[in-house]
Amino acid sequence: MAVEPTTRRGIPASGPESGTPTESGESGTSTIPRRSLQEEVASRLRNEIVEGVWPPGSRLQERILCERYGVSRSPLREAFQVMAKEGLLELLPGRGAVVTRPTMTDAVEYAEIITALETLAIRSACERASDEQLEEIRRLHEEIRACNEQRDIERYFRLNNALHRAIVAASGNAALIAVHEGVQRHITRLQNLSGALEAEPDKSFHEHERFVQALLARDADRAAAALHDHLTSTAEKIKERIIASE
Amino acid sequence: MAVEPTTRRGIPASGPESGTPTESGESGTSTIPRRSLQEEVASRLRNEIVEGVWPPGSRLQERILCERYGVSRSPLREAFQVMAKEGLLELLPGRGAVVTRPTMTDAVEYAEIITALETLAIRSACERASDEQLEEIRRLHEEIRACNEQRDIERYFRLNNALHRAIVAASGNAALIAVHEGVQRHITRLQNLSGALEAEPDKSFHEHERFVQALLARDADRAAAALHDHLTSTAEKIKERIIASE
DNA sequence: GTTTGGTAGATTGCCGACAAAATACAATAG
DNA sequence: CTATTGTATTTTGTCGGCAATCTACCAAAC
Repeated sequence: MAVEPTTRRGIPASGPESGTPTESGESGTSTIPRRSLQEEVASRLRNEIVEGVWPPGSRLQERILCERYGVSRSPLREAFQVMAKEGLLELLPGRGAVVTRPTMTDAVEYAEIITALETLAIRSACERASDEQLEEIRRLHEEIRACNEQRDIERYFRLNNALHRAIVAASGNAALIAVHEGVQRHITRLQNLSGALEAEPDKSFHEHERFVQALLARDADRAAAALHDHLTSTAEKIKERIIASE
Repeated sequence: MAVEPTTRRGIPASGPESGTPTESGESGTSTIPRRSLQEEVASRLRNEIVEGVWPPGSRLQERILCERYGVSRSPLREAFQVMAKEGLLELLPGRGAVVTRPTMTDAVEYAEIITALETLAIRSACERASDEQLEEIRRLHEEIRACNEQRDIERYFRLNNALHRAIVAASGNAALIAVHEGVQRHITRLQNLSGALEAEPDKSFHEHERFVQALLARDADRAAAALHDHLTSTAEKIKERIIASE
């Protein structure tokens, strides 16, 4: 085992954080991003689980992960606690950490929750979003249009998630943003694991058009109804898949 | 420092868990409740923060808490991570743990979120709740009636929270239950810190009557509307308080 | 052949220790 | 008297190690 004399921050540097994209729009409290090893490990492990690097049911042995990330057990175990709280790991006392197995039931549950959260979010956004935030949403929507026309599915998914996040961000409700992030992460993970849940990008995009237009016009009732319909129909599609796969 | 030769589980026993009351309705997978020190500490610390033992802004020094709970720093720090993820602690890298300061803005945000979550929950409950769960809700409601008549405010609050939890539990949506628990905890904390937010138990109880009756009749639309109204009016009262206290 | 019991190895839970960073404090310069 | 710099102390971040537990494996009994 190559024990370099790590002065204190010994993680081999992990490229630009792909899970927390740039954290735009922070106020002037310039908190220097001093990240602990624990945060670094949690961040990497989170991405790896969401992306399917660690398949559901995997047993994560401390020894192995310590070597993989080049850290000792303390920061790793602290990261484990965070991941467990996020629902990505299950910690069995005395028996270690196991990657959770998301079921199709989970998918339905998350879909219902995110529908409720985003419906609230778009209502708030209609009332409280800044013009800049709305402009960002409009921009994302146009990008998605291009992706849809070019059939760039992977990018479509990424931007789709970004759009929904942007709507929630525009609500100005910090607690809502945090809760939504956690739920959306699970949905993203399910999409990654099952290889794209969305089957009809054209229909989906058309539904987007409705609630984005309503949001830009700050018509809360119309926007909420349109978004609710969109998410409910998505949830319904998931349920149909479950029944079909049984 | 009284160092007893703790064989492995050295926490001095902390009375019946007041944060997770009995966890009713679990299936037959009898997982023996082997709790680690970390879980024990997290559980106690959580209750203490929610109950205001550690005031907002308190700096929690590891040394002090280690002595208080009779554990070493490893399980304590793991518990810190959990509490941070729950939003009760803020971990400043290199500068320790600080109890979060819930603002009145937070209160409004949580109120909005819990309104959305419980409105979803009562809809699902109308469709999917078991008769036993509905009976439990009816029983709780009757208990609350008695408390209200006897003006037993403290018990009223406790049962009120239990009623709302029971409705969410009756939704059968496990993920929703988990998310709701986290949000409700913050609201409970705010109630404790500001000494009871609810000023009109009679009005509140009357509103309860409406959505409980609708739920028992499994009338989803009526139940959702009544609960939504109840929670929205509660949220409005909070907002008024903010304005009044400025 | 299946089940029970026992043993060896591996893995986790917890602890104390060391080094880096942050804080508190004092001395000095302005 | 205030501001600044340097130093001592405290506190945190991380690490390796020990003991308890769990797992795997094998032997013996039914």
